Amino acid sequence: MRRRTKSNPTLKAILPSVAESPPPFDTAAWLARLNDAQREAVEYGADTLTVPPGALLVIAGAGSGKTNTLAHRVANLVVKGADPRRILLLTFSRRAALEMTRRVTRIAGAALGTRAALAQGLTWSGTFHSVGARLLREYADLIGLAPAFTINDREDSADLMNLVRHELGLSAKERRFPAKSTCFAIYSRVVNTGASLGQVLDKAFPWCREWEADLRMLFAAYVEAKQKQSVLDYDDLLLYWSHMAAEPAIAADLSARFDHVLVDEYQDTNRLQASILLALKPDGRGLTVVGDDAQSIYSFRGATVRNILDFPAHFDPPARQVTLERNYRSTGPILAASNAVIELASERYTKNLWTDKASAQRPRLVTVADEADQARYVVEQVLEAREQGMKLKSQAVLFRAAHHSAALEIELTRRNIPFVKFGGLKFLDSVHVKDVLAVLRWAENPRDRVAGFRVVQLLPGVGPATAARVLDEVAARAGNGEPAGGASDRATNSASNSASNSASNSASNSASNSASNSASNSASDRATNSAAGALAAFAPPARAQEDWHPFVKLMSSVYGRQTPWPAEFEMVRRWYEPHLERNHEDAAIRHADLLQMESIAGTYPSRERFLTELTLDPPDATSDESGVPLIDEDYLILSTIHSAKGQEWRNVFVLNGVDGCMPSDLATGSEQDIDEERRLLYVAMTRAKEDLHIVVPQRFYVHNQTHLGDRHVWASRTRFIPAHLLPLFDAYAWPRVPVPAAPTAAGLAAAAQAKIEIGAKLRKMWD
DNA sequence: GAAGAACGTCTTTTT
DNA sequence: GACGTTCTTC
Repeated sequence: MRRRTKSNPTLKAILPSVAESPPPFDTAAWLARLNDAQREAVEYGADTLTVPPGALLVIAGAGSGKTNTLAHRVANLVVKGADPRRILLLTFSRRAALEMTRRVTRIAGAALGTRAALAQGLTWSGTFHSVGARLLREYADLIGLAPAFTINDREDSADLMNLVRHELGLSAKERRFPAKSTCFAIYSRVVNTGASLGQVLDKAFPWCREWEADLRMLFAAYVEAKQKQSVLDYDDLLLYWSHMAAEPAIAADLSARFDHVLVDEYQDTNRLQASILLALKPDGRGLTVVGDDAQSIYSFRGATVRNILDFPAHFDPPARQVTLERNYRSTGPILAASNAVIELASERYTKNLWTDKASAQRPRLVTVADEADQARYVVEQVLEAREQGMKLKSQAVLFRAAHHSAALEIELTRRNIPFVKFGGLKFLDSVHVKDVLAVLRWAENPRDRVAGFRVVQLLPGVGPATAARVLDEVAARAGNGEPAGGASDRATNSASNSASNSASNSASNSASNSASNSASNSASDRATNSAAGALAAFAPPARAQEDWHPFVKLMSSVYGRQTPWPAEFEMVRRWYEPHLERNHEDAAIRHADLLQMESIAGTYPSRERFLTELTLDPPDATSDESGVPLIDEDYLILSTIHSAKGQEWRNVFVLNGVDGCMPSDLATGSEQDIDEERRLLYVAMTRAKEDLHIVVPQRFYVHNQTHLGDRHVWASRTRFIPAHLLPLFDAYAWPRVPVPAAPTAAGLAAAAQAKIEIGAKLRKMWD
């Protein structure tokens, strides 16, 4: 698996397109292209810019031009004189943020006739997490956080949880303690929902109920460990932000820097995110949220649809509400079927999507024998559509879980059809990538124990016990000569923070400072120097003797920033190469990955930015091994339904429309769970513009579900399309059984003749 | 104390 | 199939 380069093509795309002289634009004309509801959402309060208007909620149905409307609203604000640097635009993913920036730039640029300044201006656009990370670095000193903190992704967080778990002796219980990832999932859910541990266990993790006391202890120690190590996990980015925003001294400053706050995909935000917004804009002035309750599919991450439903009532007067109901995406029959599916939800919020796109083609409900036939059906249909001029890129295959596309991927590779897959396992999860990143993370933050633990054990002859000793030494020195203990460490923390206070404070006032933080931080320099010293002084075990010196040399160099970025990456990679070859059979393939990562590293201005952005926005696409598709190449889209959010294609295939997959049999616990699965199918269906195929394999392969091992199960059509909805679909079986033609006498004679001729030819070969 | 073999357990979706 | 734990050997 290889990843596609993400060297911000979107950013490059903005500049050339704006460089061409835009047609003269007249404001009335570009607003005239919107429908009434859209225009209302765009223009609401635009005349009272000096005093931002009260809160606005836009309920935007699937395909109702939501992104376009939001982009127009932002553009309109700018056109009317709002300062783009004082607009905060929160989106669900990095991809969405780039798209939004691109559109705003184009729309406002066309309206104003100038745009270079604009593209630079909309600087505060990104995900909650990335904006949070930026703000936290700026305010780090004020809230007792080391500005050079590193960010743990999900796996790093689970690893840290694991280290703590072992230290507390929880792994040695006579009954099996929950796995590290489960522990972390529980912790994360508590943080994101604001519920108590007991409630979360009851509701989502009933089988871990007996461990409540131990889990509480574990989480306390986990938090302590993170603080000691200056490490933040994803949830901390929101949690610190939220606490920061609640702190009166900072809150005023924080909310005063943004005149307008706009949030996309509001139905997928959680309690914590809502609290941040309310702290930023307590009276709702300047606040706009956009979303669709029917597309809420992230409750497993703590998202709650109550956020959007209760939004208007938070304010006095209540938020203005605008509903976009006209669908511009799908044909009538696709929309009719989608509406019918979502209408069966037990809790339903009224919204009537309509379209005037007529079509004779109903969505197809295709029954196939098994997953192999499912793959063949998709390939056949995809190729047929392409024959008729539909690019592969305009077609997508969607599925509930990443592994559902396995059979299809094999078939596509066999038939040489290029594809790119979104969602599922990430490039960053592979060991060799994590190894190299761990070196860099440890260099950035020597207290990061998870990173260090991983790095030291790369040396042959060093295992967990030696690694722990090394890290204790490093921690002792980096923590100013004291063994890292909770209270004393917090003290040194705040001491070192006040030392660098003035530097970072002035930095936070200038807009373009993000790279300077860690480099200019004398406290962290001191920490890294002593870490290097600790490594040099350490007496390694005999078996590691030979590799120790090169290792110390490398770490001193990266700690001391002796090699500028991105050359430093190359140095680390070269050091890593022998270890890669020693540990992996397929070193060559993995090596290519590292080279590719090296070229990506070069597109970031600093190590800190590289690490932060890679963690917060991991490359999300993997493609089939050989061809890394170039921007202008054609390829089929494979995507989890979750990753397909906000996108659309002309031709859409939904795999495994069977009970057990949709709904996933892991998610049938409660009525709410089932409704969320229903919304998932709704999201998948409403991605289609012209043609929609829901494929239903009758036999379904299940991996190790029970102790009985792998087996086939007989599946039935998803419960979300009950019999009475069938008339909305074009239901048939594939392959269509051909009526066998009766063999004719002449045909049989010809066949007999052929047999004879072949036999004769074979004999002749040896004449 | 490191490293490898053998065995048992669990397996969604993602910032 | 990945991961964690335990057992065995060096």
